[in-house]
Amino acid sequence: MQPAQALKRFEQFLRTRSLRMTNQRKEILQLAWATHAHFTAEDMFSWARARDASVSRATVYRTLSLLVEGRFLATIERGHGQTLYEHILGHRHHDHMLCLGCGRIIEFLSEEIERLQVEMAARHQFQIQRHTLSLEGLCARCHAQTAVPVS
Amino acid sequence: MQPAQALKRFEQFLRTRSLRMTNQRKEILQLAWATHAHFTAEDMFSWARARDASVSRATVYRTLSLLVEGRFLATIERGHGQTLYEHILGHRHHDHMLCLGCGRIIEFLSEEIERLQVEMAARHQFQIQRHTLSLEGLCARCHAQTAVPVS
DNA sequence: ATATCTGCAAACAATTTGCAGACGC
DNA sequence: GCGTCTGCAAATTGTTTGCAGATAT
Repeated sequence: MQPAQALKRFEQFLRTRSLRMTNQRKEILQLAWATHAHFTAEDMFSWARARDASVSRATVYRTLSLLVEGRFLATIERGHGQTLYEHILGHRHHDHMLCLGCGRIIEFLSEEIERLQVEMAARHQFQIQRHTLSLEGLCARCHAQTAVPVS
Repeated sequence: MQPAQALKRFEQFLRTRSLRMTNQRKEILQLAWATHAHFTAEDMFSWARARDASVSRATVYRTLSLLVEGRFLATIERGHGQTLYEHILGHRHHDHMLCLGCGRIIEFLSEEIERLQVEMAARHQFQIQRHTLSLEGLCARCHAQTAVPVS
């Protein structure tokens, strides 16, 4: 989805909640759409600061929460208190492989797994709102490196 | 696995790392095996305190980390900085459904999903060390409740 | 006009760390 | 006896909150 389109949706979303579109919110949404990588709240804070020196951390956190509620962004919990964000509106759902060696994130999708999740949920009369699947380990490159003898 | 057996394994694990078995570590491992529920670091701290008033939070955190490293415990990240622990050594791997209504945790396992995960990893030459799959939503009971009109 | 937003700074919660004495091996 | 552990308290990290003035509608 194009940034402009996302912005329009964000405006709609805010209106349904009687919230207001502000420069800060606009900026943060656009910045979230300016990268295709995963980012932290702190990343967003420094990007926003670069454009507008007066923006505060509080506003960044508040806006990121809002965007997650509206399903504009998704979070990936990396443990140790690290929360990553990625924009998802208009993107196909996917899961992640997290490389513990270099931090690289590989996105993947298995229709089959998605289907089975729904099936398992149904079996427990569980109503899924969202799900996260992450595989942690070593990517091809890091695996090759550790396999090499230390000497 | 029986607590006594887990304890023996823990001793072995410590030895391979030239670490020492202390009363605190022994106690914490036993407490982790005394419950079949998921617990927080704070839960463990109060349990340990009940047995030995002098144990410190620091030791609880240090020991829990050690147990996770040794694969005695696994963690479930619940976002908002909530980390839950469960003992896994000798238990079959399983995944979780987290009820956002009442906090209940439903464990489930799909051999099929497990198999597909391995397949997806192989496709990306990714070496899995661990994985987490959690479905968030509403359990049968909470879903039934919210379905009832507010009046 | 008025309710929502913002920046600021302080408050918070969960976890980690430095240190000096205690203790397992 | 040596090197690892522990409790303590202080420090850190990531995030949230109260408030008074600013701003969108």
